[in-house]
Amino acid sequence: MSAMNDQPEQRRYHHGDLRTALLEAAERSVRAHGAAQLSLRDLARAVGVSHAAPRRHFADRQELLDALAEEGFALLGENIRRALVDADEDFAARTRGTASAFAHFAVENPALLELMNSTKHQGAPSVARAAEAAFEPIFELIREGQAQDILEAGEPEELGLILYATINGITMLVNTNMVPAGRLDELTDTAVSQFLRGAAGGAGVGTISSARAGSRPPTPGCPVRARG
Amino acid sequence: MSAMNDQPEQRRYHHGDLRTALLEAAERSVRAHGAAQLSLRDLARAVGVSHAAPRRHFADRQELLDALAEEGFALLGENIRRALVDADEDFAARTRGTASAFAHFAVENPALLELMNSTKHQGAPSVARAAEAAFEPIFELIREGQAQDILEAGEPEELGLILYATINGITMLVNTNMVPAGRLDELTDTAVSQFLRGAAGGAGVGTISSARAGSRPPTPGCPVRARG
DNA sequence: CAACAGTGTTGTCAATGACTACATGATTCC
DNA sequence: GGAATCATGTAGTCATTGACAACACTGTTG
Repeated sequence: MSAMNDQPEQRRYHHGDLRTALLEAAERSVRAHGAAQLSLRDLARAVGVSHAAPRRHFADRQELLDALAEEGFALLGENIRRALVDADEDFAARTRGTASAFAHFAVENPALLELMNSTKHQGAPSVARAAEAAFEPIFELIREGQAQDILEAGEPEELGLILYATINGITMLVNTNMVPAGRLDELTDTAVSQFLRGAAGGAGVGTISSARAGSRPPTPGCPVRARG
Repeated sequence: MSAMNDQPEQRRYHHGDLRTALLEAAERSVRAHGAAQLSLRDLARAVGVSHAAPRRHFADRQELLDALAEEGFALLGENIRRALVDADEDFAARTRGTASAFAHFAVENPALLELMNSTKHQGAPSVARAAEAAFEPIFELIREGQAQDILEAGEPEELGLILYATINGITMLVNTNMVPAGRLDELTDTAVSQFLRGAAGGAGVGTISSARAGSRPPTPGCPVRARG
C-alpha cells in the first residue's frame, strides 16, 4: 500500500535498472501484504517512476508474479544446497537438514511459497525450469541414499518429489494456521523419519524394484527394519 | 467475467436466497477462472441483482472467499467419508482409498484447493473448523490402523496430518504443472505405500496390499501377521 | 396499523490494470 | 560526428472494481 520511499535521490530520465528495482520492491510488498495485494502502480511509486513504467519490463501483472515465483525457487534451491554442504556425511542427517531447510524457508516466506505454489503461472516455462532447478539437489540427495543402499532403488525423481511434497504440505498446514507453528519441527522430523523408513532399501522390506536392482543384496526374509 | 445468465425469470424485489445463489455462482466462477479473477459485481450480474446487493451477505470479498473455502473443506470431508464407507476392506486398502479420494478431489478442483490452502483466511475461525472436520475421518482412519497394530502408536493427529500433507503436496505438484497429471496415481500410490511402511507399528511390515491394483505389482513381502 | 429490521437499489469515489501516444536517452551505423 | 534506431520512461485515458452511503421495498411484530 503505502508507497515505501526507497531512494529519494533524484533520478535521471532512465532509471538504470528498473527491472530489478521493481522485483525487489515487489518481493518486499508480497512478503508484507501477500501477492493479492500487490499493485503495479504502488511499486512504481515506491521506486519513483511513472505508473506505466513497469509495463516496459513486465507486460502484465502476472508476468511480474511469475518472475517473483521464479526467484523464490532460486532462493529455495540455494537454501537447500547450502544446507547440504553444511550437513555432515550421515545420510539421515543430510535428509533431515534438507527437509528442515525447506521447511523453515517455507515458513519464513509464506507469501512467496504461496506464489510458488500458485496454479496461475502454468504458462510460464521459466517458473517450471526454476522449480526443477530447486528440485535437483533433492534428487541428488536421493541418489546418494540409493548409492549407499539406504533408500530403495528406483527413480530418484519419484522419491524426491514425494519428500518435497510432504514437507511442502506440512509447511502449508502451518502457514494456513491449521497447525501451530511450534509443531513445525516436530512434524517435519517425524515425516522424515517415516520417509527414511518407508523408502528404505537394502535391509528394507518389500522393495518393489528389488528385481531390477542388480547391485542390491537380496533382502533377508523379514523384519530387521531397525527401529530407531 | 461474462455475466453468466442463470435464471432470466423476473424476480421480485427480494431474491429469496441470494446468499446461496451467490455462493453457487462464485463456485462456478472460481472453478472456471480462479479465485483471483472473482468479481463481486460480476457475481451480482450473474445472479441478477444490483452490484451492491452482495454486500448484505458478505461484508467483504474475502468473506465470500472464506465461505467458499469452508464449503470446499466440507466437500472434501464428504468425499473422504464416502471413500471410507465404500472401502471396508483391509486397512491398507482403506488408506489407499482415502488418499486416492483426496488426491482426485484436489486435482478435479484445483482452484478450490488453492483457496483452501490460502493463507488469507487466517482470521476466519469457521474455515479452521471446517478444515478440522475434514481432517477428522483421516484421524479416525489412523486410529483404526493403530488399533490393529498396523501403525505405530502415538498421536493419531500427527500421523494423519503427515498423510494429509503428503497427498496435498502431491496434488499441488500436479496442479502447478510441475508433474504431469498422469503421474498422480503412481505418486500417491507409492506415497501411501511408504507411509504404511514408515509408520508401521507392531507386526505390520510392508503390508502393501494394493487396493487399486493399478501400476503397482503386488508385493509379497512378509506375511501379514494379522491383527488381534 | 405502525415501527422496524432485513434485504435490495442507485449513486458515488478512489484505485487499479491496461492501453496509447509521446519524450528522452543510449547505441549503432554510415 | 551525426543521424537513425531502439530501449526505456512519461502523461493521459478508459473501463472495471471494491467499498461505502443514502434510499426503497417488503415482511414481521408489537
